[in-house]
Amino acid sequence: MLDLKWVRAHPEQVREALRRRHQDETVLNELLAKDEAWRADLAAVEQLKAERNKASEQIARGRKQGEDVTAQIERMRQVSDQISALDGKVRQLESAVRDLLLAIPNIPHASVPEGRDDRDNVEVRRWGEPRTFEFTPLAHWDLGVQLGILDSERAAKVAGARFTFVKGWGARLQRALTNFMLDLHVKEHGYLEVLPPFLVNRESMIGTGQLPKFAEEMFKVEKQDLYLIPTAEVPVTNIHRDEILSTADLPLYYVGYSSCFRAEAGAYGRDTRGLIRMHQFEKVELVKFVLPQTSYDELEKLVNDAEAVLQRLELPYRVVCLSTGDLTFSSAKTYDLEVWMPSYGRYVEISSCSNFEDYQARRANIRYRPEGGGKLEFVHTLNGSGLAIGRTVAAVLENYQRADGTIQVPLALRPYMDGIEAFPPRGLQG
RNA sequence: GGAGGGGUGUCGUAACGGUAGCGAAGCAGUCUUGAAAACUGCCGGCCUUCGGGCCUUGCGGGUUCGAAUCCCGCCCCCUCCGCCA
Repeated sequence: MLDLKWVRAHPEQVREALRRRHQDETVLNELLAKDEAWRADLAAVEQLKAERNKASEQIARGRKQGEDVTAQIERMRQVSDQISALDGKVRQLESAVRDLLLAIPNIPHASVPEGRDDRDNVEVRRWGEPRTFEFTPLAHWDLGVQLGILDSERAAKVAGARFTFVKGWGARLQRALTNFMLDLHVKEHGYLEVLPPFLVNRESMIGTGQLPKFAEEMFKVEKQDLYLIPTAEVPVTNIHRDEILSTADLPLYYVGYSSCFRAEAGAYGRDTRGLIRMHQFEKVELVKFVLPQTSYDELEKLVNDAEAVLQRLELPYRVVCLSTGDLTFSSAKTYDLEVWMPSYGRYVEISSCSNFEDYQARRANIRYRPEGGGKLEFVHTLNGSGLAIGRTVAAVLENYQRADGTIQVPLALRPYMDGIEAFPPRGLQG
C-alpha cells in the first residue's frame, strides 16, 4: 500500500497514477474524505483520553493520601462512556481508511509507458530467431496426446477442467526443467533455494497484495481459513513479514519452487487447450529484498536471470515492458518475458518480473535500519518467474519437435535426462 | 488432539490492579590529538495548531475510575503424551 501521509500530501500524484492506470478515482476521493473525518474524531477522543489519564493519576494520588475521590470517579465514569462511544467510531473510520488504502494500486514508475492495455506494451529486445519448420508443426496439446505424455481427459474426470496429468517422458522433461532452473539460479545467480508452504493465511495474501481485492482469483480452504498460493511470491515474500532486516543482510535473493493455484474467474474460453492456462501449474519464482536505491538495477538483473533460462534452453523470446494499463496492482514496473510459441504463431508470456518498490514491504511491514542508524525504513521487494514450468514444457515440445514426432532434448537439459538426445528414445518405452 | 510452560520496543530481561523499568547493541552529539570510557539524546506507531497529545506488553473481547497484571475466546512458540507420511 501507499504511505497514507504521502497520499494526504500528494493527492494529485495519486489521482494522476490512477488515471495512468485507467482506474476509477472514486476510491481516492472516498479515502481523503474518510481520512479527514477520522483525524477529526481522533483528535477529539485523544483529548478525552488525556483528560482521563490526568484524572486517573489524581485519583491514585488522592487515594494514597486518604482523600475522598468518589466524586471524581463518578465523573470519570461518564468520560469513559464518552470515550468508548467515540472510540468505536474512530476505529470504524480507521479501518475504512485502511481498506480504501489497500484498494489503491501502486504508483507506476516514470519510465513505464502510457497505455490502455497489453496492446500498448513496449518491446524492449528480442533474442533468437523463431524456427522455420520443414513440416507442419503440431501444437503442444496434440504432441502431448500423440506422445502419451499429457492426459487432460482423465484429469477432467479426476479433478476437472484446466487440470492435467503429465506422464512418462513429459513428467521426466518437467522434472529436468525444474532441476535445471533451480540449479542455474542457485549455483550461478546466487539465490537461496526455498521450498515454501503451498497454503498461506490471510495476512500473507494481504502482504503481497492478492487480498483483499482479488479474492475471486484464489482457491480457499474454508475450514482452516487458508488460501492455496497463486504463486510462490506469496509465501517467499512473506518470509520476512513483520521483520527488521539488517542492512548488511541486503540484498536477499530467494528462489522458490511451488505449485501455483488459480481460479482465474472470467478467463473461461481462453486458452482452453494445453498447458497455458491451468488451475494448477508449477513455477520457479525469484524473490528479492533490496535497498531502495538499488531496486531498479536489481530489476534489470532479475530480468537477466530469468532470460538466462530461455537462452540456455535456446528458446526464442522477447522482453516487453508493460504499459500503465497492463501493470499489475502492486507493481511499479514490470517486464514480461514472452517465448515463441509456434502453435500461437506469436510470443506468449512465460515470466513476469516486477519491482514493487516499498508497496508490498509496507503492507507486509518489512523494514531495515539504514546504514549509519536512524529511522527504520521499508525495503524494496521484487520478484519474477524463472520460469513458469508448464509453459516452458509447452515451449520445448513445440520448438523442439521433429518431423518423426519425437522431441529433441535441449542441450542444457541433457545432463538432467540421462544424456538422451531425443524422446521417446529408440527402442525404449516411456 | 491432550497436559504444562511461554509470547514486553532492534536484542535480552523486569514490573502487590496505579499507567512499562533496567541492561546490551547501533547511531548522533559533548569530551579527546584520535579512539575507548563517561554523559545526553535518538534508537516503536499515530495525530498535531509543533506547545504537545494519544496509542503500543501475541490478537480480540470483558471486569475496573484505571489492566502487561484479573476473567473469557483465539493465534503462535517450547516441552511431554497421543496420532501420522
